[in-house]
Amino acid sequence: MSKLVTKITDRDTDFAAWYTDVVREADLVAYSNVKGSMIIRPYGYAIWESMQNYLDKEFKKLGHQNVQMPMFIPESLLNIEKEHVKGFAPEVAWVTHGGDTPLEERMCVRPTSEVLFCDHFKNIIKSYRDLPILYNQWCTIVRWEKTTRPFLRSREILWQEGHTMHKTEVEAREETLRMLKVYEDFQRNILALPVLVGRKTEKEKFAGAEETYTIEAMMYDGVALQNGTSHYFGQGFAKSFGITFLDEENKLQTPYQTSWGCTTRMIGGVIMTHSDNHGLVLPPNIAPIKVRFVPIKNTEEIMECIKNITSKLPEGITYDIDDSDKSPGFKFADAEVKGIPIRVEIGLRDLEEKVAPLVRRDTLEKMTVSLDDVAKEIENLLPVIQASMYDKALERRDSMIYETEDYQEFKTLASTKPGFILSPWCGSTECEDKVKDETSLKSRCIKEEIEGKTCPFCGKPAKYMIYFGRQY
RNA sequence: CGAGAAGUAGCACAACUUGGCAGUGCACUAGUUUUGGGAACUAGGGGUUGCAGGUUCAAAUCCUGUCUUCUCGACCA
Repeated sequence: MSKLVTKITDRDTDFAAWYTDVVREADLVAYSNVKGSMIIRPYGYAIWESMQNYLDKEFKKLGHQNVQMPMFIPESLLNIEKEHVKGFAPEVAWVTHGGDTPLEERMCVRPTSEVLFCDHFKNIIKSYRDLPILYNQWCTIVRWEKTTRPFLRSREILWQEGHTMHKTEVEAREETLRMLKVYEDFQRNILALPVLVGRKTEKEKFAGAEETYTIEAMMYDGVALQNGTSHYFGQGFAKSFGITFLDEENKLQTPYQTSWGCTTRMIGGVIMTHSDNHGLVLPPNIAPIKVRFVPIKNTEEIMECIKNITSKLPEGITYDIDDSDKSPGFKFADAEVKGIPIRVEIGLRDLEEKVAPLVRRDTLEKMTVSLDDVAKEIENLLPVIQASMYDKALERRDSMIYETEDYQEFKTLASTKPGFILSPWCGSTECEDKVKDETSLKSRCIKEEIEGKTCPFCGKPAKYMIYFGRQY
């Protein structure tokens, strides 16, 4: 009486097709007429709002205020910081006309807002009393990417960018690492992503930054996804823009700056880390709906029973009830494809026996619980699912990190084993370029400083242990 | 941006080779019967065949251009 319909490509057969199938079946995005500019559907946007809510609270706890800056950057403004322009000019979109009239000066659509903030900071920073300035904005930016994929790489990017100014280098460096920690905790504890955290190399750092720190996640297929960055700018931008303040001794000083950001790409990271052939799997802490109740039949007694259970659920455990007239099988599959962490099935048989089956989305394990205990069991189970999803992802991630000090072995690993390679490195861009040319792996982040090892790429003494990998 | 593949209803596809009424399944609407893993029957609705041009009596079908999607590279969060 029922047929099993497989709409999702097998994950191990074709990972790329699997990903787009999951995104489509879970109804997270739709394509628009413009390449790389996606429509985020209500369920996809709810996940983003869930992320936003958490991060926005954390930012505000640490004293940041939200602002909204212009979307357009006049060309002359973009050109002020030389390293910055060099990095972004190749991928900005230009506005050249207002109606039919050509503009005196063309403007780009912001690819990131450093120069807009700096231009504003120049006007509002006068005294040491004005510092620190801790601003953040939620907005979209545009980068004219050549290859696009839903969530992972788009031309219009929904994100958050923090921009701060400080009296001292120490304070600015602290801010850089503080916000990096906010991202790290968020991804570990809320998104259940086992991330690597570290500094980018000179070659890979943000255009215009002194130091770039990164959050690197590994996807199910072993490919890296950069899921957030925090930059220390020193006084580079401030000097280019002429931002100064008078200190306590009435001396003119230049402030120190940071910026940090993360995007809807994290949604792609969650999908590619946790989901399976049944569809999306969401960690409870980020799932917009944590429990779905499935009445096997929409009778009054069953609805009454569900109401009784939900009245006992603590606030914060969001739930919904699938009271559509679809068949039970359809309802089960729908709860699964949407990645809802717990499903509770209730039918007439259960009412008689005073029990209900609870199904975990992450393991698809089914357990039978007494009706009186369902609410409590849900409350207990959600953190268990959260922890177990993290552990499972961590185990897989670790099993795909290889360590070697030999370049031949490095090359063999690069071409045969998906994942990351941890290697000593001398610190030179030449060696990074060589690795890129010969293996097409790029450095992900520096793990730590070391002594007593040799750089396998040039034979000189190594200064760092560093991760290499392919990236989305 | 280079190489390749594809675009026909919301989704998956047929019709294209050899030009001649635009179809099927799922989904959607109404009704009836159902309901413990993607229900059944009946009756319906939905299409400038991605877009623009060309060839032709006639184009989903042939030609040119363009846009979008997917794959592999290069570039990037």
